[in-house]
Amino acid sequence: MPELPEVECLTNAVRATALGWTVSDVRFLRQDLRAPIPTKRFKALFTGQKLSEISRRSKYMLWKVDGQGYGIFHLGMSGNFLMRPTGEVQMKHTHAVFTLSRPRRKDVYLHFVDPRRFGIIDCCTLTELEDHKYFRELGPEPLSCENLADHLFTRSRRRKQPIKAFLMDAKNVVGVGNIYASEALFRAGIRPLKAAGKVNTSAYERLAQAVDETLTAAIAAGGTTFRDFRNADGNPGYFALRLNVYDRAGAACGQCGEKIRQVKLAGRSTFYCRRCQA
DNA sequence: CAACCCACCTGACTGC
DNA sequence: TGCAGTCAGGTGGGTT
Repeated sequence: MPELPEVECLTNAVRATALGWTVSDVRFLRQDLRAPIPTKRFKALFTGQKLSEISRRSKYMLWKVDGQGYGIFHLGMSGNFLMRPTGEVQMKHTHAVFTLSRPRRKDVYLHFVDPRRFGIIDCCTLTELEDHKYFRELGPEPLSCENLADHLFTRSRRRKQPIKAFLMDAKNVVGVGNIYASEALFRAGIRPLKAAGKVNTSAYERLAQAVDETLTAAIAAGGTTFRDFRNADGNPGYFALRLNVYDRAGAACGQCGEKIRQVKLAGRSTFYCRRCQA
């Protein structure tokens, strides 16, 4: 259930529960997701160790053990962590169960669930992280980048790729998935099909601003979704976020009343308003 | 290199 | 009720 805002909210929820707790048991119910899970290495790294940091980079969640290394989690299209009072497997597509312990407290169980299995569970040492193949080519974080507009403008010169595909490429900027790409481009008034290299500086200023606002609003919305995370069935959805164009083909644009268009772009459904986006 | 296409999976939904 | 076809929030790898 993951673009950047969902991973951010889930990371915050996991941190609130797991930080400072000891991973007393690691159980894998299969050996591979999108890639093989280094099950032995993961267990050796985490079993009996205290979680010292829970963070997000791009759409990855990281669990740190001081002096040891990181657990790396990606949720793919359908992944999620569920917090449960039992380690008993309750869902069909549960692939890993982590037992968290703390003195004089009841154990808590984190269930990694992912029906489509596009997710990733991996681990590495502290020094391996920055050169890890999933991380070494990543672009900047959109919510903490000093000057995203300049960065995108510079990188996009002479590129004929549609701006939407350019925006969704994590080498340029991380975390903007298919929904928020359409939403941010609407907010910035830029057509998704326009060549990235033809988008000018002022349009990139608007786009950087739009990405920030869209992701920030979604995080706020996701926060409400995840508030009762411990009891929830783990199905966040997007109900709290008002989408302007995504999945609204044929409906009236909220700004001008024009019919929202849908096109396929680089294999992904793309939504925009012909009148509001030049 | 840049741009595209595909595969990897299950499940939900549509139309016959 | 069933069955085939389509689509889904991601991304790495292979091909032009």
